[in-house]
Amino acid sequence: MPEGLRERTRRAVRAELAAIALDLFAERGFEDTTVEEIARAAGLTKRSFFRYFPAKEDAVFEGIDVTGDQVVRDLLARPADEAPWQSLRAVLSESERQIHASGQAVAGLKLIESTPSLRARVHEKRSRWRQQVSRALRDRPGADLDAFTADLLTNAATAALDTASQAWLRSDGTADRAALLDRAFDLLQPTTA
Amino acid sequence: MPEGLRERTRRAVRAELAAIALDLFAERGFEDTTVEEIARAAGLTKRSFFRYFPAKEDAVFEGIDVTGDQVVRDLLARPADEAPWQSLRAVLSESERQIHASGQAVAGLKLIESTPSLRARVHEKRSRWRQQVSRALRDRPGADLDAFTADLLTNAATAALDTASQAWLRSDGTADRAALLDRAFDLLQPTTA
DNA sequence: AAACTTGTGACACCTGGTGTCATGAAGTAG
DNA sequence: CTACTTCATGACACCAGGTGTCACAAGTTT
Repeated sequence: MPEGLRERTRRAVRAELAAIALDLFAERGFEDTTVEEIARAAGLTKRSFFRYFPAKEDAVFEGIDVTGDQVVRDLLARPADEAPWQSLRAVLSESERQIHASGQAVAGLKLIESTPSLRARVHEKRSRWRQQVSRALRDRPGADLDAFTADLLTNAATAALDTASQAWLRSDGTADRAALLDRAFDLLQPTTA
Repeated sequence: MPEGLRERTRRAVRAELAAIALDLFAERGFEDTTVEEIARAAGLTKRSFFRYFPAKEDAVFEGIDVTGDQVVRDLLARPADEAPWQSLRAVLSESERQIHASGQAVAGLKLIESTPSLRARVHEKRSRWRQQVSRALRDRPGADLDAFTADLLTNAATAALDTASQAWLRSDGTADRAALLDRAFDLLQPTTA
């Protein structure tokens, strides 16, 4: 049972809905675009939009969403003897690279940065995966971390991420994202490990 | 012209509105309490509630709000030769202490922690003062910081704050907040300064 | 083809939030 | 004390994001 027509159409509709939404947001701004307009532009009803996305904001994160599960999986795949900080660096560098690769995403990132409710959404998602990541750090074979240190490392990693992101935006997207992230991770390297 | 009756009543109503709101939130939860209910419980209209608070969420932050201005002012008052990281530590320790002092605030903190939309609000406020703080760090007499480093220090400081807060909540509010914060700042001390 | 499941439109409804207007009270002259 | 201005309030209408419900039309299975 490979994949029914239903799931395929569902994903297709979902993707198109997101694309249309992003276009409209870019054109008229996030707040000034109603869900009704998006839905009608896609030939659907408002009600149906909400069957594809739980909220208007979620349409923006279609291609950008870095799930906690993904990060955790990558983290557990790192060599067991690697210092936690280096593992975090490697994993987050990779997921950054991945997001940044899809040209579509860059427009999304700028939109997010300039829209308060979207930034809030980012933080919400992030605080969810911070828990998972912190746990994952402690669950690594041979790891000897207390909860406090694991949280601290995780929070510091997101600080590095944020700093790199801010610098990148300040450069209008011209700076080398990977290099910025590396610099942040270097400077912040905790004294523990 | 010391202070008109108008301003006094306004502040009194505002405070009482916040208190009533906090009670109702504690009782029925934030989402399940409508603005209408709060307003009626205070003998006002929904419309009038919004003349005191721009949004439902803001009623929660009455006593807790650490303004960016406050932090900046404290920061500039630190000795000029103190390392930025130490200044941040001192200022944030103090503001933490201040919030924690008011017994009323603790209920608010727990409510915030358990309500997504409130947590989002916190992050929103924080990202606003991070800009200010980062600027303030660079504006200190004799400071020689590039924007990147200033952002990094600021972000790292909030990481420390978050970590201490998480640990404190994990201990059900029994741990020594100041000690936790100190430990976080020690471990995170950046290699630069 | 019949029976079942799932996506859809239509419609009603709730809640947060804003614009507007009339009214009455607080503050200020004369 | 009276007249004039200013401001907070209630009342009402309105918008947008979300959710519940139901009937119907697809897609799916036997």
